[in-house]
Amino acid sequence: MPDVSDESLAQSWHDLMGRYARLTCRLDRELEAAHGLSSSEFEVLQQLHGPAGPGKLRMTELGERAHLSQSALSRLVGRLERDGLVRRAACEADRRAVWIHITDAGRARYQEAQPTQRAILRTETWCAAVPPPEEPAG
Amino acid sequence: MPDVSDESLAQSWHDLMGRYARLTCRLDRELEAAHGLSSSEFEVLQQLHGPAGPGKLRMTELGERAHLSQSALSRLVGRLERDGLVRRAACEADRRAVWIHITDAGRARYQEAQPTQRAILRTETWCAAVPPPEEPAG
DNA sequence: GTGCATCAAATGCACAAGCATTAATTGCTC
DNA sequence: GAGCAATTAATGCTTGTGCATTTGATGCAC
Repeated sequence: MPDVSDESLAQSWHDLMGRYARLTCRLDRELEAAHGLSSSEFEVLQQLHGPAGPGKLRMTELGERAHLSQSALSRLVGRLERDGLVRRAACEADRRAVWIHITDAGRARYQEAQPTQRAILRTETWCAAVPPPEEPAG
Repeated sequence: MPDVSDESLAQSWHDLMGRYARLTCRLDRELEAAHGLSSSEFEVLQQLHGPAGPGKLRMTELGERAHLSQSALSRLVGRLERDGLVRRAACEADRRAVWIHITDAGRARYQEAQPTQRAILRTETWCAAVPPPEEPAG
């Protein structure tokens, strides 16, 4: 007989799957339609754009920050590079590694897409912390 | 300049992505290795096994409950059927629809896999509600 | 009855992801 | 220095997914 807390945990997980599926689906669809980016690509650009400061990161670090597997990231960066949004550059310190630089076009695309992503996060109910989506003032 | 609450929302979403990625990855790997099921297949069997009572559900209903798209579900059910875990049956009331029945083998597989899944949900930190994973008594 | 919009499910096609492997580089030991 | 395990990233192969389309059934208007 299953533990009660196990069952409520399973329920929480099921709910999380639902929220995640709905949100990712909307993000993928709308970011793709409006800016030609998948949600993963957006996340990668976000990591490069923001906290990194110099706008460059090595593959491994980038993979951890964007929660992507090594092979998924390798191909994703390939696509971003093909589209001119990032650039691969040799790493002098460790020649096995590669620096991924965000390009001007990449920054522009990210800045253009950011409001779209933020708006979806605001208007889709996916997290208890999200305030009621529509609160017509007054 | 971005709204502060937007940024914290983006941070929450990023965290959710991380938790989701880690957990799904572990579930997929361990359920696959131990029971030959992906996490989505497990979820589908769970929906058929549990709340449905009679152990049958129509595709559309099943897709909503398991958070799967129509085409993903169609093929997933195809795989489960090939493996003898579910059975498709004509729906007399609406001949466009299809009943998906869980088979005895399907129930057995689910019951065998459930403890594996529950254990992962318990031991992986993915949600504030999860108690500290390892609490060596005393 | 005919005609037509709607809906359920399956499928062709293109693309993304995971696993396993490979190639190149590094750091460590001797 | 030579030898070797560990690490970084890319890639071949197979599998799963989404989008768009197709097939077949339903319900409604006429």
